[in-house]
Amino acid sequence: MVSYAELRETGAFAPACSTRVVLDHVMSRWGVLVLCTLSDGTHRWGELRREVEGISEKMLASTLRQLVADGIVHRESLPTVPPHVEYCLTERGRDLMDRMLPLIEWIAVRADDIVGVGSRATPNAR
Amino acid sequence: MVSYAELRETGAFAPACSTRVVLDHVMSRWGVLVLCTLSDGTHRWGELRREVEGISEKMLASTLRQLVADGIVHRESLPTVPPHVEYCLTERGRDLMDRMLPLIEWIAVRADDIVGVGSRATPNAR
DNA sequence: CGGTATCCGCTTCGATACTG
DNA sequence: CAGTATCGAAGCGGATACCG
Repeated sequence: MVSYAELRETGAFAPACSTRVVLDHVMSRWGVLVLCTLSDGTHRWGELRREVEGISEKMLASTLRQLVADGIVHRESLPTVPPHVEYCLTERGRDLMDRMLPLIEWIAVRADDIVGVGSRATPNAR
Repeated sequence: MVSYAELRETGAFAPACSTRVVLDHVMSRWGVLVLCTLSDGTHRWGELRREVEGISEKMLASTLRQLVADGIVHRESLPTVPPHVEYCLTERGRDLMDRMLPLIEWIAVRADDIVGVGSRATPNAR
């Protein structure tokens, strides 16, 4: 069994360590949204661009490149004309999303209450 | 039961929605690290500054202000001289961290493998 | 001790145009 | 269709100084 406290002892959260690097990739503004979309299954570039509302081509490209390099997302380029490229989670990516989705869903369900706390919202959930 | 797909249908991830706002607060570079530290229990300002290695006073201040406003962190200012201020998770915050810690631990354990996948990394810090 | 205020560099990001 | 290249604007974040 591994706890946060134990990991911290070993320096797993030091300033330039790999944990922080992965955290930055995976918990980034767009990284989270792309990963959530891919947790539904395989998607093409154009689908991702449409489904992750607001993302620019530049950010989609760099986010995907990062996640592919990290072995979290798999890129499959079919040799057709016109090009056809698909993205899906690797097994590691599915493992990751098994842990992330409960968190995302918890946040999504309570988000309205949370941002409303300081501004008079509906009474508290929970 | 709530799934990501269902939430998405309802617009829970639209461009300027509260879900994205909370996501940005909670999954931010420093937000994650501050929350992990507070998951150990109550900490003073100075302790947080030391334990979250690399954070500046400005970022610690703004991160804490954000999390307090979101009702995730509780701030307790003792009326002593010199001042003594403590931060801890609220019940909502503990709920959140119950979901986030498994994710963080998964990442921390595998981080070295992940960043090494594409680049054959330099040996680990620590 | 526990912050806030100000300045400012430097990365990040988005928009647009272009390419295989 | 699936990207890359370039550029300008925005804001993140650090350093410093100062206040309650």
